[in-house]
Amino acid sequence: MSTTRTVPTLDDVARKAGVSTATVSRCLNSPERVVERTRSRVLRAVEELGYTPNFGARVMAAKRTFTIGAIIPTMENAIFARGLQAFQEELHARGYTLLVSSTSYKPEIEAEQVRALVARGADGLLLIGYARNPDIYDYLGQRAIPALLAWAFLPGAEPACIGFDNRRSMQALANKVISMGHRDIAVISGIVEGNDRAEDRRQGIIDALLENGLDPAKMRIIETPYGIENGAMAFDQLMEEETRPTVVMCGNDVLAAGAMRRARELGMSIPDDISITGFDDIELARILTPTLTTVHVPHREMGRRAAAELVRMVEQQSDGLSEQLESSLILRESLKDLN
Amino acid sequence: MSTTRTVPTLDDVARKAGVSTATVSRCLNSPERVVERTRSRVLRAVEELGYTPNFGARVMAAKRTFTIGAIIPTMENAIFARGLQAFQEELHARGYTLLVSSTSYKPEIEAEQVRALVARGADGLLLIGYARNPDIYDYLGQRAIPALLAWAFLPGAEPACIGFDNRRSMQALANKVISMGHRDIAVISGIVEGNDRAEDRRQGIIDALLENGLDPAKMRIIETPYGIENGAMAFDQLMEEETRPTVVMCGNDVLAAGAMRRARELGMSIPDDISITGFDDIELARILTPTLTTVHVPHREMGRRAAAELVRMVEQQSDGLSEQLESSLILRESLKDLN
DNA sequence: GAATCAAATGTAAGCGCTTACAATAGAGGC
DNA sequence: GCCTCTATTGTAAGCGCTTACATTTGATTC
Repeated sequence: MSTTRTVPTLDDVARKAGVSTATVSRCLNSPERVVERTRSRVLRAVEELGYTPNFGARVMAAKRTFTIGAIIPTMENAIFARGLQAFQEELHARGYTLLVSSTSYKPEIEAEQVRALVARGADGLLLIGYARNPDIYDYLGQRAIPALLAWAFLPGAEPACIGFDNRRSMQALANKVISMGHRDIAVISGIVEGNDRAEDRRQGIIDALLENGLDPAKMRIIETPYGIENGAMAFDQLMEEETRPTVVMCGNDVLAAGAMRRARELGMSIPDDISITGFDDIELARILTPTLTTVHVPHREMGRRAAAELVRMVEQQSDGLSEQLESSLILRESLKDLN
Repeated sequence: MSTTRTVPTLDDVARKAGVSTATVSRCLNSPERVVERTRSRVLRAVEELGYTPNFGARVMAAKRTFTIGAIIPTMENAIFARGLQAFQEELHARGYTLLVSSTSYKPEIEAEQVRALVARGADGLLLIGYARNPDIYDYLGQRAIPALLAWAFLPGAEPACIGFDNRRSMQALANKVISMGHRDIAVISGIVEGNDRAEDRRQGIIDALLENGLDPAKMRIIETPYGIENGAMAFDQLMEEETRPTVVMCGNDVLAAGAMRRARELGMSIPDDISITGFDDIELARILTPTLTTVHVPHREMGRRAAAELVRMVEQQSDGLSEQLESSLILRESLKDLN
């Protein structure tokens, strides 16, 4: 363990390998421009010295940080954790590093987070959903920092987005529910304010109702923050009503898990006494008893593609190409066919 | 909105305010060293020009990025997602930003990730557990980059660590299991190679066995990667044995969830036919049917404290102070008292 | 073997900021 | 009014890297 006092620089490597600093730099950044013999000599010197490029100097000279920022509501939500993990892996494979910030579902602090990440040198930004203050886009546009939206899909949206159509996906599930004979539908929705995903999912249910000649006004909707406990409390509220629904459609699997737990605590049997559906298809859905009917969303695929596209944008090989991914209905035990 | 073509620099501000660049810099970084009259003139110029300091230049000159890196196995594991979320929140509150990288449980690629984060200018690093190639510490030491270990606790360890004692925690659970009359204990462990947490938990069970005069050699141990499906398959293997255990102790809640699912699929009733325990106490544990007996670990608290300590280390207010957090037994339905 | 040309390498000019040190201004003492 | 001392501001030297441009090397052709 010969702990050298000073950190080696490009100059040290160049001297050791007997070449110029330019050649060392090229070995590291565009190795194909250096002949094999020289390159291996330089790389050996790099190895022996334990050289790592100085970040600041590199950024200053190259005007790039090879860093991409992501602002999500929270990593504690499995759908974001999963997508972000795939996003990070793909980024890493392409030589980029992930800078993470979170809003805790408070859209009003997103602008500050954007500035913070930009101030830390993010070359590009991943944002969730499309509902936000347009000033943010102005700010990014002025600084020519590419942004990409994920977890939502809106045709022709600007900036580009990679995701799925929350509204149609939920509509498809609701149609299925209705086709199974359910007429009294109650909804446990996530907070809609500043969250286009929650809003779209709710609208999808209404779309299905209208499509089937049912009256959305009669549908009971409870809006509650993310969390198992909140799902349970919302279920309680629904059960206080005069007429009980035959099915409770939840805005996500976690709320559904809470609702299921409370149903069980109230001595109700699922799906015989009441059906419950979720959205997202996180691992939980297959483990719950009974297993949960939900909408599968390709979170990992989304994260991976978002990373690939954002890197292309940062490297100016793309102006931002939107991409729609397919979600799919997953029918499991928690939804009963009344026919 | 007059989108200036070129981004203004310190020089532009200095010229506009009729002062030197040094004065502008001082206005921004140590305003008390500039007389009020001058300062307000400079700040006005900053405002009018919409000046934002250049990240790279600032980093190069100041040798600080206000960025902290974390390398975890994967964000898809809820325990890391939760701890990391708290870590990020605390970091943000202290003016730092989080850089994330992951190993996918492949300890051999950790060294590369460390270099990548250092190359991106991380001022400090959060690492999981203490088992790793010591070269990594040499490398960080040479660059004077503080590191802190989390999710494990080893008294007197270097670098400092913030976490809990996996071995004693599991030992406590195993003692409880034994005190409830269980003698045939089987274990579904995570991969031990390069993972001190998994190793320690396994050892904790052995400790308890010895403490109670039982023979560890008779205990069946299946080692499997993280994942519900793997937990299910491991359970299958255990059930193929001649003598069935009365309890299956799992290295974490996710493996336990897989085991429980398979038990149900095999028509076994938990805990009457077999007891199952987990470790971590993620949300899942309270939702499973039956609810899961496990060990609660204060992940959020750990993340928060790790962030606070790491910032202190980066700011040279601490040399790294280890801190042990308490875990606790959570007795739920999945463990049967045979007495 | 000279001429030509492409490939490989070297030279050196910044990139925009911080800060040690130098210069200047202003206040106070005599 | 002159000197001293301190508070304020200015000067300019890097920080370590990338890259445009210049130079050298070496293969190919005639």
